[in-house]
Amino acid sequence: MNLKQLSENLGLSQTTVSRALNGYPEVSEATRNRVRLAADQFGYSPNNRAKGLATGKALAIGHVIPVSSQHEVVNPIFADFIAGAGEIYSRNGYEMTLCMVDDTNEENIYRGMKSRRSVDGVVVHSPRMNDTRIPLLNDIGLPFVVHGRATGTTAPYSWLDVNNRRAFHRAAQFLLDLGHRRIGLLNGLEVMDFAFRRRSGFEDALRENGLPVDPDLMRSGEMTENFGHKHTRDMLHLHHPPTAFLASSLIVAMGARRAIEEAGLVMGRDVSIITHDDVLSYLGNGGDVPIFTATRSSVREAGRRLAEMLLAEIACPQQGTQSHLLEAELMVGQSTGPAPTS
Amino acid sequence: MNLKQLSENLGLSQTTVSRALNGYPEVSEATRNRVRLAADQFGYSPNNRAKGLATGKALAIGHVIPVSSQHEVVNPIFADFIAGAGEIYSRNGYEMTLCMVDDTNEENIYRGMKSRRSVDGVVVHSPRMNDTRIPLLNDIGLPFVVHGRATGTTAPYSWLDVNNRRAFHRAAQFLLDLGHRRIGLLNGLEVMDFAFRRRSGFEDALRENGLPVDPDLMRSGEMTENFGHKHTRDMLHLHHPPTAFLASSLIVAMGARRAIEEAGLVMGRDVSIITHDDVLSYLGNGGDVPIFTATRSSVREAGRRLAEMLLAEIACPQQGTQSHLLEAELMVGQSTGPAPTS
DNA sequence: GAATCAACTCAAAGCGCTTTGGTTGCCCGC
DNA sequence: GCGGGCAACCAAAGCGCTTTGAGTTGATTC
Repeated sequence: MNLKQLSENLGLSQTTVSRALNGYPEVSEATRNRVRLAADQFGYSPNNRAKGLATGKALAIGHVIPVSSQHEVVNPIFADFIAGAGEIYSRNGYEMTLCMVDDTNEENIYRGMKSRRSVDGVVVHSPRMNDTRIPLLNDIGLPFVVHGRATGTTAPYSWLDVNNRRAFHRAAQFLLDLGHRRIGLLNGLEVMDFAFRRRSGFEDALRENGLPVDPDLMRSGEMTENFGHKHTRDMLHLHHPPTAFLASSLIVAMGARRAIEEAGLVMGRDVSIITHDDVLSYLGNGGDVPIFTATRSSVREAGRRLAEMLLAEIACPQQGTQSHLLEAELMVGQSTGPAPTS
Repeated sequence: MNLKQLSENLGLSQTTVSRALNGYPEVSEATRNRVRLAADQFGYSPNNRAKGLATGKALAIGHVIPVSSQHEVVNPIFADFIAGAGEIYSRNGYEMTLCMVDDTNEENIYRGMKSRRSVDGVVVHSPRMNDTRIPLLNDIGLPFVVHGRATGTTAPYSWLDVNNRRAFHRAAQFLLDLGHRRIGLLNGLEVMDFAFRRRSGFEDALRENGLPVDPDLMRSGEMTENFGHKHTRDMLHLHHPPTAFLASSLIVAMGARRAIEEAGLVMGRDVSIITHDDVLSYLGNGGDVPIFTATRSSVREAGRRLAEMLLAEIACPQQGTQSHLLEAELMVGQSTGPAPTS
């Protein structure tokens, strides 16, 4: 069923039917209702491609996911983020176009999206420091919002981010207040902007408390369970092992817990852990009392907010850039306790 | 830059330029090269919407992800599956359209996709038993491939699945061979077809060995870490606790391990675990020697295969349904050992 | 009774592409 | 020298929608 058939069925012109369905005022309410009813009845809904062609809008948002051939890790927060964003899109009549792309030709993808008009805007995921995508997109003229920020980028751009620096500063301070003096950091890859910020929040807290910043206690890598396990084990074998750890995700923290237990230690008594918790739906952090003490910020909610920002930007392109900083909440759980007196 | 501008630039007609770029034979090689060069130089790539309109194809595949408002869990295997499928799509010039949809109006979504021609085919995720989506899609006439199967569905349909029944049969037999006589099952939601099959493979193995099927030892639920933890703890508190567990995912197994360690037991010595491992990129199961003994099947590879099947189906709609059964591999790791003699 | 106006409705152009059904010019064989 | 065949190219229609500019009513005013 297309517009032509529908209008013939109704004995109206395509113009009138189109206007009736799109809420234009030059159509009487009686006609509009008649049209709506018929559309419902015949299961008519307009062909998005044609609509896009005619209006010049694509009615779709692109999410470009870099899937590097070297580090094959698909970011696990991705599913939840998308779920949040998707809610907003479908509520506003937008589709979501996903693009898994080898990060070597990411530039071509963006240019292609622009020139073939397949999307009205894009979300930039996992920004790195000095991320080249931002000037590129500004240059191309494709509306975008960044999930995170990119230290070192001078051009203005819209972003939504968690206050990673403050979250890790706060978490470190919490451990320091409990008497911990040697704290291990299990950070994400530090080319990633969020990891850089977390580290700097951590370091600031140490310095403010007159403690040295020990490179041996700061590890960074792909945020897997193995990473958490390996480096926690390593650090626990140091001459002066840390009494607490700061982990960058629940999965890393689970690896850390495994190493702690393997070493015959008890988490929360012998060794404390604080982790960042993205509130992934399949990875609940315990029930009422969290297992891990955590800095917590829902990535799904971030997806929703960011989608709203992007749609607003597309609707009024001249309004200038927007930014939104979410604060993480510190949830005290069972994984932290006073530093052991030895 | 659009086709018209490009052709004017070249002093050729739109027809010729279009044919040159799409590899039609009625164009001389010299002209074709000239056109290709110019297209590259001007960064021309055809507007997908227009192409779709003209050809009647959407050049896009839809993935409909049911995001139920009740159980808010986004399936964690989803990101990796999508990554695999996405590789194939982009290699073939297809886009991927994602649709997060409340499962109450899933039917409307499919009908809408068909009538607005926004996709050429869809992937059906997480099929349940007697899944109504399959007759619906057959009825609508939208090409589709199911990731999994739907017991109880009589109409033919294309699918790709892991041999879940055999995997769990095999895993159970492995534990039985090690002398375990009481085995706990930590299964997914049993309205899901894969969970149903896993359970039946498990039960068959018990029966074949003359063992009773004890409902107390079979738990089913959303596959979270908490689920694994809670039910493992419960079962370990039974009068005759199991000496081994079969878990439905690494995340569940990690919860089980936590419960085992909390109980002061040692995994692989006091209590054995076998889990299914979907080879999620961020959840490696240890290094060379797996931590968990696991039935293993890459969901990313499944995504690739399924995407290929779907594209083939779209290319030749009359070829009939296809199906593909992947066998899981049993990887022996450190989480299994002989049943303790008590 | 003509002119004005508001309230509707419509035909047709145009979005950027593919594809049908040509046309043109050249070469070959009889 | 002429018709047929062929390679190379083109004009125009059409995909399903929106939107512009132009009617067509019927009621109201002078």
